[in-house]
This record gives sequence, structure tokens and C-alpha cells, in this order.
Amino acid sequence: MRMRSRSDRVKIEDVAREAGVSIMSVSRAMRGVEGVSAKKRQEILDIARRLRYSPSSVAGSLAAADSKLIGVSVPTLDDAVFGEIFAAMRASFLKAGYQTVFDTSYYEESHEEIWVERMIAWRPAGIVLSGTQHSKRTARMLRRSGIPTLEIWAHSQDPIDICVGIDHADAGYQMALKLIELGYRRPAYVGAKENYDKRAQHRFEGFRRAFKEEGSQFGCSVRMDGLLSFEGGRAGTAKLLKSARTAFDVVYFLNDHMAFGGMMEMEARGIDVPGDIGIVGFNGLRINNVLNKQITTSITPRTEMGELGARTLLARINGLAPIPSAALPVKIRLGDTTSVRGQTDQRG
Amino acid sequence: MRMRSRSDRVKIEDVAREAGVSIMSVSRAMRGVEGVSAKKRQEILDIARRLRYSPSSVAGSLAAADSKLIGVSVPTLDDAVFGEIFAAMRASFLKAGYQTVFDTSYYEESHEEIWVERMIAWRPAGIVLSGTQHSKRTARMLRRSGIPTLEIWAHSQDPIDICVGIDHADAGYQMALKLIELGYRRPAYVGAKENYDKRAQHRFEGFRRAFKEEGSQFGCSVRMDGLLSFEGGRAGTAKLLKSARTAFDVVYFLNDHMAFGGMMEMEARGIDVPGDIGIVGFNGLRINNVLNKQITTSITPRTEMGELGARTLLARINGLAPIPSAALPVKIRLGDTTSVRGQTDQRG
DNA sequence: CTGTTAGCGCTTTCAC
DNA sequence: GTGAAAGCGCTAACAG
Repeated sequence: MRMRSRSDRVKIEDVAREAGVSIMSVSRAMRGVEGVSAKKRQEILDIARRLRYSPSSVAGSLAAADSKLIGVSVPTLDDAVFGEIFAAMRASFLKAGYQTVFDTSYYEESHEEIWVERMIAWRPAGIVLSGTQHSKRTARMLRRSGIPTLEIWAHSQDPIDICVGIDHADAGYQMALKLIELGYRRPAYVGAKENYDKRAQHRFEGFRRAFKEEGSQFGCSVRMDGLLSFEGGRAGTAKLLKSARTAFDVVYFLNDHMAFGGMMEMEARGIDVPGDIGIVGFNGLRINNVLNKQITTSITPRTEMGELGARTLLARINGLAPIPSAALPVKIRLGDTTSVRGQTDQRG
Repeated sequence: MRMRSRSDRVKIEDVAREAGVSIMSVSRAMRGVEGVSAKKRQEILDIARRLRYSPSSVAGSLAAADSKLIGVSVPTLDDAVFGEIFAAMRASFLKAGYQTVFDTSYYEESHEEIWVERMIAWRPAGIVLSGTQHSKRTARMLRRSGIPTLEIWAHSQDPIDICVGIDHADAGYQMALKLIELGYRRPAYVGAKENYDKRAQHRFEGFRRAFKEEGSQFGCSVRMDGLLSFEGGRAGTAKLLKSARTAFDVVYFLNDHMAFGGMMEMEARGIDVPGDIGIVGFNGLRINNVLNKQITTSITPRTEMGELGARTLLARINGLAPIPSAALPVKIRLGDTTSVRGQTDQRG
């Protein structure tokens, strides 16, 4: 099994010779475009299959100056959030005849920038980026390339090209209002370093703003690096409980997984949730569907987002001028980890 | 912001003209290969940047008959397992100068087959597939293409090309031996339909075989479709508890997420784990690191697997003939969801 | 070190 | 409906 040298790969010319037609007829037959009789087309297709002809997308893209490729960058695969958005987008692109390729940036603008540069070099039909936080150079390269670009996940007022997402700052703000309504006054936060996950940072800022407007002091916040998941939530909560100088009555977590980790830590320490402290997550991740004590969270419309994003990008690729930026609604789901403050705890 | 037409993109020729050199010098300078003086190289690079020249990988690949692209197919993004394998592989490929592109197959051979066909059309340097269960046509296309192909995750005696993974049947077998040693005699299983996740099916078969050899009857098995995650585990357990005609003392789950879902269902029903029933998962997923009641599971070496897989494929790409198939060890971790049978339960 | 020539494998364009 | 000619943007191979 050695790599075939360039000469022994069967190419369009071989099929044409075998079929006794010109390479143009083969080209047309393979692509399913007009210009070959039905009979001839069938013959060509049969021969192509027999010869195991695999048309080169590289040569095809170069000649046609157009590819059916869409590049997608997600920050991480360790997070169920992007899996759902991605699955929805991918299905839509596939239906429209586009092939999706994706890669991860691990929340690093520099990784993303390198990826964008390489992706542009392949001249894809479209590019999808997660979030709205990108290096200046990334935005500049993309704009200059003229490649339709979708930013998904966070809403933005001035997208690189087009954008579909949610308003993270407002999501944090709304959640805070709800908590204030329940009677919470001393929030704490467990999340990531400010520059690591910007969307989360925006939620935090919106959250804090609501409490500030209400006149409440912000208790304490813990920033973890690296693992924005179960472990980070548990370790962050341990740190919070150990180091907090002021009291707090509710902890806002970066996402549901971290919130779950935090809940485990509190359980281990015999802290009553929500009796002693409330817990709030974000996203409405799968795990929340099986918990006996459901985490209060904001449910993000991930499938809708992926579908709308794909539709919008496809429109853009087809030369239409869709609305440049769409914001989708987020829904708060009160679970069993918060309660009306002052009442006894409720169990799920 | 319209798509640039093919004529107004800056190309190698434009850079050459501006720099007053031949296009070959630009080509050499851009690729960082020998054959241009340091001074000229720098001038060219400066001009290229000023002109915002982006070399076309499409044209480059066609001319050089070689691309620095590696295509990877993972079954799903909803599963932390592949995230870790993938992250490790990606890093290794990147270091070696290769660009990785991913796509998902959602455990469908037909999806994978289509993906492979499209991927081959791009003439990548290598291809990575998850698992060893592929359609005949997928294997045939890959073999004929001559593209180095790595199968990762499951070990195989006759890989398409090369393979790095674990022996799933043996992993199931070993876990069963351990449970038998603990005193369990009536296992039940909650997993997926036989053809959906073949690796899991192999684990199940190894598991069942050990019990059969020991003389124990297999209690009951529940096969879920679709969601092989928290929800599937919980729903499957509910179904198992409702429908099982024979008693069972331990439930083997397809993975830790399903096991966790099952544990929640038992908790809700007041079933004592491991007092009444034991729970066993697979993989050693992150969630298990934060649970107060740790799930007994098999820990799979995902990072090592990704690294070894990448190294092996790179060797293969570079014309070496690495060991065609490597099996990595799996480690059993006894948690708090199983106990020595006959003793009272233990709490974490 | 530098440039010229001849493609890579396919599609566009334009005749017939 | 069919095919010949002319590239797509770049690199290998070779000559200077």
C-alpha cells in the first residue's frame, strides 16, 4: 500500500479515453450539469465507477475558482454547547451541498488567527467563527478576503460580516434581575480569567451591573484557568468557600458543568443548596436533564442558532444581503438550586 | 464587501512584478525554502505583506501534488472522549506542520463513507477514522487511494492501513472479571442498539462472555437509540427497572455519562447504590472527577492514544512502515458505585 | 542564487 | 449536444 505517484492515479483523461469522448463530456457528466445526452452520461458514469475515478477537488476548485467548502472554527470540543450548534449548522450546509470542515481554537485568538489564514488559503465558500472576539488581523484578513463570514454564538453590533447569536451581557443581566426578584442580594461568581472566554465575561458584567443598579455589593469572584468544566467548577468553588472575605447567598457559574462541579463541592461540605447558598449555571446543558436537583440556568437556543446561522450564511454566499446581525432570545429556567429567599429550601 | 472576483485577488505574479523578481523567487520566499538570498527574501516578504498576498493552497497543492492536510472523522462532538483524543492528535499534527480538518459521522457508516469520498477528493496527506467499523466501500476507497489512513479508538487485527486503539472486547471482559471477583453474579446492561456503536457492542460482548464463562446468567439489556448520554442512561435505567424480568445486582453502562444518568434514576427511586445495585461505566470521563460518589469505570488512555496515533500516522506519511496495529492498556478504577458483594454499602 | 519552461487536473469559453 | 483551446495560480525541473 504505497502512495500512488501522481502518474498512476486515474484522471479525467483516462475516463474520456475509455469512454471514447472528450474530457469535457466526462466533466459535465460527473458534475451532473447539462450538455451531455442521458445515454452518454450513463455510460461515462459507469466507466468512471469501473475505473474508480475520483475527481480532484483541488483541480476542480482551482479551475472553477469556487469550492463547496465551509470552514468552521469552534473554541473547544469539551463543551456540549458547540456540539449542538455545530450539528445543526452542518446538517443545513450538507443539505445545501456544502462540505463542512472544522477545527478548534481553544479560546486562543492566535490559534484562531492562524487557522483563519490557512483556511482562507483554501478559498472556501464561507467561514464560521465562534464568538465575536477576534484579533484585529483575523477580522482584517477576513474582510479583505471577501469570503462570507459568519460569527456565531454571541451577538454583535458590528460583525466582521454577518452574525447570529445571543446577547450574553443581557443574558447575565436578566438572570441577575430574576435572582434579585427572588431575594438574592450577595452574589459570587466562579468563571474563567477575563480574557479567556469573553462571552462568559460579558455575561458576568451584565450580571454584576444588575446587582450594582439594585444597590447590592458583589461578593467575590474566582477565576480559573484551563478547565472550564466540572473540575474547574468544583475547584473554583472550593477556592471561593475558602477565600471569600464577604458572605454570599448565590453563586453564578460560567456554565452548567461548572455549576454541577460546584454543587458537588457544596454537597461534600454539607452546605445546603439552595437553603444556604443558591447555584446558577448557564446554557441548559444535557446533564441538567437528568439531575434530581435541577440547576437554575439560562437556556440557550443552540439548534435554532445553528440553523439560522447556516441559513444566513448560505444566503450571503448566494449573493443576497441578509440582516447582518440577529440576536436570539435566551430563556431562564428556574430549577431547584435557587429558591425564594427567606423561605425554607425546596427539594426537587 | 463583495466576493472578490478571481481577477482582483492579488496573486504571486503581482508580488513578483512589484518586487521586480520572478514568480519563482516569490514562491521560494513564501514557502521558506532555499534558493533566494536573505535580502531578497525579506524584500519579497515585506511586499507580499503590504499587498496582502495570500498564497492559494488550492493552486499550490495541485502543482506540488501534495498537501499538508489531514482529515479526521469523529463520530460525535457530544462526547468528551473524542474531544481529548482529538486535541492530542491535533497538537501533534500541528507541530509537524500539518493542518487538521474535522468532521462528524454521527455513528453512521453512510455519513462516513460520503465524508471519506469527499475527503479523498481533496488529496489529503492522511486520513483518520474513529473506530474500526466502516463500510466495505469506505475501506476499499481508502486502500485504493493510497492515502495513509489511521483508525483510532478501537484495536483491530486487520486495519485498513494502520490502527491505534484499545481492545474493547477485552476491556469489557476484564471489567466483568473484576465484578465477578467482587461477588456480582447478575449483570444487566444499558447501552445502544447493536449496530449503532460497535465499540460499545464489543465491550458488551466481552463483558457477557466473562459472566457466561463463570456460569452466571445475563439478566437483561436495554438498548437505547439516539442519545448515548446522560438522558439515555437515565431513560434506559427507568426502562430496565420497569421491564426486567429477572433480578440483577449490577448494571454495566455504555459509558460514564449514561452511568451517571442511571445513578440519578436510581437515586430518585430510592435504590441504594451500591447497596442494592452496583453501577459501572466506561471511559473515566471528566464528570467522574467531581462526583462525591465516584463511578466504577475503565479509564481509557485518550491523550496517549491521540499522540501515539498522530506519531504513527506521521511516520506512515513519511514513508516509514510503522507497526500496523497498536493496542493500548485500559485501567479499571473501582469507585463507590460497586462494593464487595455481601458487605454493607460504602459511601464516598 | 535566479529565472524559464512545462505542467498539475480540471473547468470556462466558445466554436461547431 | 459536443469538443478544442486557453487558462486557474502555483511548483518541479532544469538551465543559466
